[in-house]
Amino acid sequence: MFAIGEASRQSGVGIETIRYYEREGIVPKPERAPNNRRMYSAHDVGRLRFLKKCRDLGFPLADTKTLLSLSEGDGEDCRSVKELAELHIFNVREKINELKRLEAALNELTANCDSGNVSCPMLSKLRTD
Amino acid sequence: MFAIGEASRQSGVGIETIRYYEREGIVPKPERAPNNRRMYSAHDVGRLRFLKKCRDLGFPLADTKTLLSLSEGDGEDCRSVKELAELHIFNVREKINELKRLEAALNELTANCDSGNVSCPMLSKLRTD
DNA sequence: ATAACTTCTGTAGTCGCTACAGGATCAAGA
DNA sequence: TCTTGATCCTGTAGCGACTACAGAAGTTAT
Repeated sequence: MFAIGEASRQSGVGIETIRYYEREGIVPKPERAPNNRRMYSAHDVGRLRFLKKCRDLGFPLADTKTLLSLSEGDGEDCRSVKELAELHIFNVREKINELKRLEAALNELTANCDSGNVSCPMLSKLRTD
Repeated sequence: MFAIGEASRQSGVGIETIRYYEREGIVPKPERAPNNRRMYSAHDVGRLRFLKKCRDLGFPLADTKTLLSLSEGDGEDCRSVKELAELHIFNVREKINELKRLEAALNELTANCDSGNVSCPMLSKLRTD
């Protein structure tokens, strides 16, 4: 059994974040030592690692919670997992496209910024209707 | 002079957002009609449109505020504008790259999801150390 | 006169943490 | 044994940029 600091180190999830997950019901309340400190089993730490990986993949916390319960439930519902993941991939692709549009627009706006104009070409473009 | 609803319609900035900008000191406090309602001039509306464009380009609100004062100050500091914009473009590119990494990782994780496995391949990958 | 719309102020919620404050407890060295 | 420093506890507030109310007051249209 590990104290919260050790669980944090082993899982990569910050101490404050672990306590936050507990408050939000993402992870079950851990055992407490007689001195009231949280004690985590290897299984608990594994769960935190699982959460970390999901978050690093960009899944929203709510999805992460769902994935965790799918992972720990009996009979892994692979179809549900796939649906969740594909929706997420879709969202990621949309964000990429939006950012690419942004990048292009910004490039265009700043294109004439070096030509020693009197008034800033980017600002004047931002001011036009 | 326009009431806040009309200013919102003409600028594309939501009513609540306009009031928020005022609270935060992004825009100056507008005149008030005798009935205490905010009244916006065409110039005020133009400023809101400027803000909207900056936000649509993904500039943080703080940068947007800076751009606005650069735009309204005397002597447009084109160099400052350019620096701000290029830093922003850099950040956008970084985000794109991170999302692409995410997308690739997600694609790999879900690749084997259809082969009728007994246990979900994505979940088991998420569980391994 | 009545209904429906708009605006006002002030506050709280969103997401996922992160950073305190103020106190208790523990481990290790002198 | 004492002290120092690390770790832990609870509870609360802050981040960014809005968004969504509640409850009241004023305006416009029928």
